[in-house]
Amino acid sequence: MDQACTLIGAKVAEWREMGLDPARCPVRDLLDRIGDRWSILLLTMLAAGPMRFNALARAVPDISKRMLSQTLRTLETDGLIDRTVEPTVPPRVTYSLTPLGKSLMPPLLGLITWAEQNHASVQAARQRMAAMVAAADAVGW
Amino acid sequence: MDQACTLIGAKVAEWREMGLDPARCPVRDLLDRIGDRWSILLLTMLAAGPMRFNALARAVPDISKRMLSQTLRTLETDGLIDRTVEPTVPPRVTYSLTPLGKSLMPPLLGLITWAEQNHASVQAARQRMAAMVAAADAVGW
DNA sequence: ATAGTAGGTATAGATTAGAGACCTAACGCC
DNA sequence: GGCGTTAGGTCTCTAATCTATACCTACTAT
Repeated sequence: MDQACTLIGAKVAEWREMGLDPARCPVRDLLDRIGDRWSILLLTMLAAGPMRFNALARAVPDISKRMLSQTLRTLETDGLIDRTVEPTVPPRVTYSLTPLGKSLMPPLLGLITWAEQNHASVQAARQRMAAMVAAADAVGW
Repeated sequence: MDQACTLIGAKVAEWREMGLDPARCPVRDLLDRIGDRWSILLLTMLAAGPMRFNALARAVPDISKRMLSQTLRTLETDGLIDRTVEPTVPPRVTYSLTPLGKSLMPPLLGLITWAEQNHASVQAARQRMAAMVAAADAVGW
C-alpha cells in the first residue's frame, strides 16, 4: 500500500520531468473516457459475456436510452467493446468486450474489490462529516 | 484476464440474486464519487505526500479553484483525504491521504499501469473509427 | 503604495445529462 | 383491420453541472 503510493509518486514525478502536458497524459485520457457514471458499469456488465442493447438497459434500470447508446458508442470508438449487428428484421445488436476491453478487467476487479471492502468505511466517514456539519450549524457557525 | 471476467461476472450475478438495488450497490456509490474528471487525479497527486491547496492547483493547471475546492471537500467527506489547517496568518491548508485513501492506491496503480500500457491501442482504435466514419461520410451514408 | 501569496467564495455563461416522446418494421392477438 | 409489443435507437426540452472570471481578507515583500 505504501509501496503503491511510492510507485504512483514516482510516476507523477516522471511525467512532470518529461514536461508532459498534464492535460494530455494517458491516465487523464483514460479517466476522461471511462471516468463517468456509466462506462465502467457497462464494462462490468459485459464481463460475463455479450449482451444486447435492451438486456443492458434492463440490467442498469436507471440509465436512459440516450446515455446507454452514447456510452456504448464511446466505448466502441475506444476499442473496448465490439458492436455486431445481425441483419435480421428487426436487427439484433450485440455488444461484447474486445480483447482490449478484457485486458481492463483485472485492474477493474481490483477497484471493485476495494469498493466492496471499504464501502462501510466511506459511509461511516460521510456520517461523521454530516454530524460535524450539523453540530456546527447548531452552534451557529 | 479471463479469470477476472469470470469473477466480475460472478459478482454481478450475486448482486442480482441478492435483489440489490443497482443504484445502491457499493461499486456504483464509489464510481459516482471518484468517477469524475478530478478525484482520481488529485488522489494520485497526493500519493507521493501531503500537498497544499495552491500546490495542487499548480500541479493540475487546468482545474478551476472552484472544482479543486469542491472535489477536495468531497474526498474529505468520504474519508479519503485529511484537511489540516495551521492557524497561522494567513492559514496554511494541507491535504493528505488518510489510511483509507492510501488503501485505494494499489487498485489505482493497477488502473494507471493499464492506462500507460494500452494508451496506444486506444488511440489506434479511435483513429480506425474516425477513418471509418470519414469513409462512410464520403460515400454519403 | 503596489503587487503578490494563500485559500478560498460568488456569480454568470456554457456544457452536459436526463426524461420522455417519437420512429421504423415486424409479429401476435382478437 | 386495429391494437399492443419488441427491438434499437433518435429528437427535443429541461434540469443539473462545470468553467471562467471577478472578488475577498489579511499579511509580506519591494
